[in-house]
Amino acid sequence: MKHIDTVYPKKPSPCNCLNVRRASRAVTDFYDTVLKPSGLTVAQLSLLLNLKAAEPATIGGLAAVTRIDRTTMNRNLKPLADAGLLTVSPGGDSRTRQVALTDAGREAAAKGKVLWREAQAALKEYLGEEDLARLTALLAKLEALAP
Amino acid sequence: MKHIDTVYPKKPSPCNCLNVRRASRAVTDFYDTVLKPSGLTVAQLSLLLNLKAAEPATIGGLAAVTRIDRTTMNRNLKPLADAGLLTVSPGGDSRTRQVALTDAGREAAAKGKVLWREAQAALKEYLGEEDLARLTALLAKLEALAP
DNA sequence: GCGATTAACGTGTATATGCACATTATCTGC
DNA sequence: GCAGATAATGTGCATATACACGTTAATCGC
Repeated sequence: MKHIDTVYPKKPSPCNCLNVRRASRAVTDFYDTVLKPSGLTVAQLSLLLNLKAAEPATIGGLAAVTRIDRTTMNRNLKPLADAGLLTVSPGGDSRTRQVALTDAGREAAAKGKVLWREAQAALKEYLGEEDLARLTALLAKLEALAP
Repeated sequence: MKHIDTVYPKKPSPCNCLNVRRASRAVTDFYDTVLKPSGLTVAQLSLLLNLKAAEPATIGGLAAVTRIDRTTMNRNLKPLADAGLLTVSPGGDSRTRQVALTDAGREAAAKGKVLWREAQAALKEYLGEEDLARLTALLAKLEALAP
């Protein structure tokens, strides 16, 4: 039997949603591959960098700046805490938790950022500056679809 | 304390990857909301419709046409099989499995498609035909990033 | 036709995502 | 200052995603 790609050739999907989802997977894969040596996924690096900028932050606060669901953020913190890159401790307000980077976390974020810049540059080269700007504008508009 | 959105106002992310990921979540959420009455997510509806077009298909074949990882497809079939919308049975080749729609699956897909058309139309209206075409082209190029 | 290769699939593990519901603590109006 | 509203978090459940590894069966080279 021939290779499966020759039997099922790629063709554009009529569904705009699937197109965005597939692009998201592809771009995520691309960034994750570039970031691989850092041991971080692009989602994790983003979390660390956002934390660095917002530190010390609450879980809800981090969720808000990253625009990720609060409960998702809650769980996404776990592997990073387990890896010793951040700490989650009781906040001043007894309802809140304080999330803070560790030294290891700061270091990992710095190393990741170097690789991230490579990925950014590669994507810019790939799309061209103009198309990248158009894409960014369109994505922003799409994001506004969500309430 | 003020509402959290006033403390952490939205601002564009410098990371192209995150922008795509967020847009993906937003558009998925939008489609899923429209599809809600059908009881299907956009990913599930897509699976059913692709299956309808490719029936009878193997798991790998379905994965290829939908451009989803084979093992992901394997697991995504489970809830739909549990809901009685499709069946997974041994294929002619003893290595393969045959995936087929049930009558309930065909019906669910048809109902879902009506709602899906609404979502498609709404998005087209929201972005405008021209921008939608631009977006589609850009997303296709992004998807080509993945090997 | 036999051994090596390849194809198709399943599963363990891990991350990511978000809804519904519950808990606890602060705050607000009176 | 107490009752009700609100805020911040945690958890159960379900889906989606994919890598690494293992299994089984067909295929290919000779």
